[in-house]
Amino acid sequence: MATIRDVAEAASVSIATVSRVLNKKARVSEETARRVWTAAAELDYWPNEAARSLTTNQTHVIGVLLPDLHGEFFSEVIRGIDQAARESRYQILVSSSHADHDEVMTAAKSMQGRIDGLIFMASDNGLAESVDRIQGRMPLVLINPRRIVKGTASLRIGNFLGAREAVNHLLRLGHEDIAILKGPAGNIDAEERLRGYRHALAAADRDLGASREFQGDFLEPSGYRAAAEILGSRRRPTAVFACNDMMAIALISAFGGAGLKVPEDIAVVGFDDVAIARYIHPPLTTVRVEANQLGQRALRRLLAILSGGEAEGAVEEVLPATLVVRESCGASLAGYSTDYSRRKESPGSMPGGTARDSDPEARGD
Amino acid sequence: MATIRDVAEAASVSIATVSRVLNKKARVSEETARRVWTAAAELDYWPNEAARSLTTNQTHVIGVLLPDLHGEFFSEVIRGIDQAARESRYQILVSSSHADHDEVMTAAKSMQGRIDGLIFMASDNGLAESVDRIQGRMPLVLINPRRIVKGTASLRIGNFLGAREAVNHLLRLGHEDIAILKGPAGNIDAEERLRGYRHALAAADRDLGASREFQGDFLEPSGYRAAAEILGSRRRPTAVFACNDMMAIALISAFGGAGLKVPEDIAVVGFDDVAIARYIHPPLTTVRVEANQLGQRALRRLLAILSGGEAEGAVEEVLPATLVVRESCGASLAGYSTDYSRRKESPGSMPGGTARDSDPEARGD
DNA sequence: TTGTATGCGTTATCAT
DNA sequence: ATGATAACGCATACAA
Repeated sequence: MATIRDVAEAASVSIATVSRVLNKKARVSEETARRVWTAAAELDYWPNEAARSLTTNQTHVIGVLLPDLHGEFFSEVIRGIDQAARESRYQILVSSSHADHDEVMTAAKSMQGRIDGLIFMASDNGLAESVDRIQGRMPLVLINPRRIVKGTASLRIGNFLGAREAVNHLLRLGHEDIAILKGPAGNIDAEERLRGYRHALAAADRDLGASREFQGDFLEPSGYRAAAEILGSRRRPTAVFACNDMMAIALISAFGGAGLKVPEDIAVVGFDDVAIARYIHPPLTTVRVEANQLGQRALRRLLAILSGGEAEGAVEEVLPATLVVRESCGASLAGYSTDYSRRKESPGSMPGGTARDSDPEARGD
Repeated sequence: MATIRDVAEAASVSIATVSRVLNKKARVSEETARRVWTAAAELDYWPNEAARSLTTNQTHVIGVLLPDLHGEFFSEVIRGIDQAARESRYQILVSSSHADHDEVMTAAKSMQGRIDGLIFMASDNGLAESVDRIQGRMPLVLINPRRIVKGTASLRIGNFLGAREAVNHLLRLGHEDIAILKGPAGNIDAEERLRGYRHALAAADRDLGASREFQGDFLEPSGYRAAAEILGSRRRPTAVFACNDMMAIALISAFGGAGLKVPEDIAVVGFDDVAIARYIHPPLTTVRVEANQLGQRALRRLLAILSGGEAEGAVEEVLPATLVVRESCGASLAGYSTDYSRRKESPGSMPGGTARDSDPEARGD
């Protein structure tokens, strides 16, 4: 492959001049510039970006560290990051599926020198240590961290308020016996949604008997298993809050298979608002999470830090999770039930948490 | 940040020795090695990988160029690539959403020097030129190329056979009037699936009147629009082959909304076998595409080329698309209808194309 | 306006 | 076994 030296030789100039022309950094005579451009084209010269970033100290690449790419949520986050990156002509260096601290560290280390900053999704337990070790080496933005790290920017979903709103919706509809299908233990999203569920019930003076809490893991099969449990319990709940849509969809399918009608016999509400939520039967009432937005904002936040204009305050950002009423709870508010257009419901006209409700959304409430 | 020089100084050795110790490349005395390790730990030294790759000429990073990350198919491909990459301690540099040739080239150029090879998904038209210009600069693997490029490895989906099998399934069930809901024009997958549909009908001496072909774009709303068209046509088809699952799901939902029963009144078959295909009502009969496998294999293929052990022959690989019979066509073969476990059906026991049917799968048949 | 020379942080080739 | 030192490919401060 041709190097800058080859181009210089072909254009009969020094490598410094070639660099100047290609980067448009300094004034070069029309004539020599032309010679350089044609020589570069002739040789099909592509600058070596690794060498480039060695001197300039910047790469135009953002690192992305994720626990796993599985599920629509993660892929939407990545997509959001990538979209925002493209707008600013950045690329993303991705590494995912990291189970423990050591794996995260080796991944982060092998990004050293090839990224300008890092977006780190440390939603599971035990990754706080990784954050501490990365922190300070490079600009860092956290997505869904378990705890706030002083001085580190972070973005997260308003899980608590969203879950609370979903359960409140069921309560308003008159449900007295509301079960929850939980997410995997140790997962911060699952925990926050559980907390929202409990909070809503407690506020309504409802019983918090453990028998109304069923264990799931965010995957469809656990929804099926839970459905069997729920149907087998002596006092069948009249409504179930599933901690994500995939489990909710499995529930509905299983209930249907058992001869139960949703929402007449049992109501189901989900969480996430995945793409197919509105296309299943009945259309799923759920809590919308803007995963794509989460990714976009995380990247823009990082870019803001890179340009040095990052304010110290308000380092934590909460993206609202808003209730989307469809038909799986039997309350088809006028105007929503027939809306099949994707992502078009006006969020402003809907009840639900917003980023401004910062107090109740605080962790460890 | 500490450099190799700082470590050398702290350990009272030369930078050469530090490099030797850290890379375990040459024999170093036990004593000095220990000193180097502790110094490196003390200073929390992370080697600059950009500088490293400048001399070693390899990065342990694979570039991934995609048209867009949208949809489950793309995200599964990426996930497959990433999974396989992780196994070999590689990372992936991603850039997506490239509309035209110029965008692809700038993206590829800014990867120069920071990747060992490139996986390029050039499924849309007009990207052949990009391939030619990248080809030769770096090891390259194509996913779903529109045409075969001599000497370039490529992987693709057996769209033709998969579609043909889906339509044959409908024919075997006795359907006489089978419509197709097409994918976006210019998309190679859509075109191949259409070709399979036409081929199956022609082989069965069926009429190929254009009125039985409805235009879609792989997105849900187009499924809804098509449903209205289909219901409005004077002779309603008894079955519809939708070119992907999202449109099939929208069809089923719309048909249900119009009072039609699937499969009793109208049969629907999809393509992709997305995660929720088995959870909708009725469970969707579809053609399974192993997007994840496609990604994994693409990466392994690239790694094989990198290690130099790539045979010249058999540069094109076709991944089979296999029919998965559920209930949306009314033919619930024993053993399949109640299978809710994810990705567990044995592919061997199912009809459908395989990679060995290389002849009929050939393009431009 | 252009060229020379130094440095970026490594690895690798020589010596010693 | 270890230490100088020359690349790697580029950007840039300084000279001319």
